[in-house]
Amino acid sequence: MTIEGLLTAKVSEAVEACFGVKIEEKDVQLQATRKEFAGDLTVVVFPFTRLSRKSPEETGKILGEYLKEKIEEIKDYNVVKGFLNIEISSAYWVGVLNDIDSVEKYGYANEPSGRKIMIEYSSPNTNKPLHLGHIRNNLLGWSVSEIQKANGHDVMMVTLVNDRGVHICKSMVAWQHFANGATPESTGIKGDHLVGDYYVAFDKAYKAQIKELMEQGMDEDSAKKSAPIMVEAQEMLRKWEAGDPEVLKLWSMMNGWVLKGFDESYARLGVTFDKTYFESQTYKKGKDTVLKGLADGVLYQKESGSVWCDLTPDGLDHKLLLRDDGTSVYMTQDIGTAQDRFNEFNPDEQIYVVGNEQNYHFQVLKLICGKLGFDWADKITHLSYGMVELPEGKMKSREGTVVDADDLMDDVIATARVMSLEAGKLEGLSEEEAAETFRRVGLAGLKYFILKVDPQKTMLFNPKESIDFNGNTGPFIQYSYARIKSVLRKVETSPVKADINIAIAEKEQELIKSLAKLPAVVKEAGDKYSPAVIANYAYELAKAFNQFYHDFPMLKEEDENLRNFRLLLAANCAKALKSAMGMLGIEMVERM
RNA sequence: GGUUCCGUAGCUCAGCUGGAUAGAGCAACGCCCUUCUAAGGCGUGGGCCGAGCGUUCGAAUCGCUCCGGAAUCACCA
Repeated sequence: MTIEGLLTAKVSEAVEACFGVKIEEKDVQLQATRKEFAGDLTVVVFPFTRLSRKSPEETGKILGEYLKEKIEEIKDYNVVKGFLNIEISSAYWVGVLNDIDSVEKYGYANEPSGRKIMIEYSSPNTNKPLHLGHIRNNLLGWSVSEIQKANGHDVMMVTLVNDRGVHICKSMVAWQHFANGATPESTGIKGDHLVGDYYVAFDKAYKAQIKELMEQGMDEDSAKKSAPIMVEAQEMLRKWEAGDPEVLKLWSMMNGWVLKGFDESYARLGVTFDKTYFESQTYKKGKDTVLKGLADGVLYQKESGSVWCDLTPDGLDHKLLLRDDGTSVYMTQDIGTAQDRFNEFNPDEQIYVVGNEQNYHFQVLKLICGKLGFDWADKITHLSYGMVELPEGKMKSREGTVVDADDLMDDVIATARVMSLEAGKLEGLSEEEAAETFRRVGLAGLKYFILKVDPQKTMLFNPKESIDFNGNTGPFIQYSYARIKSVLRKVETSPVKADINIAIAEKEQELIKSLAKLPAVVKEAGDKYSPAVIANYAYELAKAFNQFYHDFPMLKEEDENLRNFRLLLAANCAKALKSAMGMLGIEMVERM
């Protein structure tokens, strides 16, 4: 049992014993003592003054005396205003350190929870390469998965590749017109980028045609509809749906290029999936369910034939589910795939990592699934995240103001190289080892920068300034870790369990307290689906370690017990940092 | 107009299930490398926590009303 748990229980016992009123344990407010006061944990006694009918100070003293008597780990207590500050003995904290040392992977639940979670993330379109927005999605999806695993849950990561539709046909049409048979092999261009180039080429040609038609006197709407290249793309989609062999051949060739490109980007980013769904295989799903809902009277049909769900009782609008021609829309597909997934895997929770521009979609998805009678509707969670904006505003792929994922990774790694060489680091490493270090450090900068922000918030990404290596950054945390490893390399044997009777300084005790927080932090991050909680913790710990490192020599300490204790403390900081950063998908380096 | 989200230092962000004097980093200005890695440490300056009202012993945190910003409300996905 943790000291917090023990204290909470004893406080509620004390209130009953001293004031004769029974209270719930959750009514006990326990918090870390502010550093300007003596003590480790603080009980807020204001709520009890009503029961004690005494002043806050008096009430605190009565409780403090009782607790000191009953709990041997309590060294002393003091009362400031309505706050009962409790000092825990050093021996207890040394014991905590030894406990942390004895577990293999600190921060990870040691028992499976039995809870099964399916998480869908990434879900790219196969018409253009990944950009900064996808990076936030991928990092969040991966990290949230790791955090859920750390909480003991059984996690399955999936992605749904958006590989069909008129937007896919656009690149195909443009490729036919302008590419002269160019392939990734013939051009040396990465497949997703090559296809993306033709997506842009389509838009350019389309705009030119609209302009031309308007100059001939056509109004804008008509011009948009009758531009030849658009007509061609729509015709191609019809052929695709009809199974035209030539179109399918071109489609699978170009999709193959893109998917190969994505695989490279995913590998560099360090994300994976347990299962990949393709929209081309799922886009018809959900239609039967919707028709059944229509038959059951949950949905209704308009005269023109389209099928709708009336959500006005829920304060929303009417939602289309089948078009006049009977084809599925996005919502219909999502109902179908959700149904399939719950049937096949029966997860306790299905998380969708999708940008906040789709909040409405998922709100509606849950509602409709509930109306259709699926009991798993409330197991759907939309992990909504904010857009990534650039200093010059929003990213617009058609205007070329996107930050490309591959370029960005190249940049951060190149920056890491320059910074490392400038600082004269990495002497004595082979070229390969150095390159691996640059890669890890650069990606740490990028990943940490994105993950440290609360997912819900719109974030600003300044490519020039944001990949910083000082302060609250990924490389700073890696650096703290590398320092610990450096010290540990210089001792002959690993530190053993610390002597419980050792006299430790306040700062050392602070550091152990920080260390001890990790499991609670992992739980909180899991509950909130927020890697930012982990990131901010890792920073706090790294910072606390650096202060410790600065003030407390380890190798030069003459007292053998003290030296051992400090080395053990450092080693376990390294362990905690590695766990925390691992949950963010950030790899540590032994020297930098 | 409806719904949802955001607003904290010059900038980027923590803190939000109510608690003590609101915290970091960056940027600026000082100090500290013959001492385990200076990608570091220490210090200085910088805040009507968007505004108001309410609940409370106590509000950045909870509620209501405004103001400002974003997203969305397609027979697109």
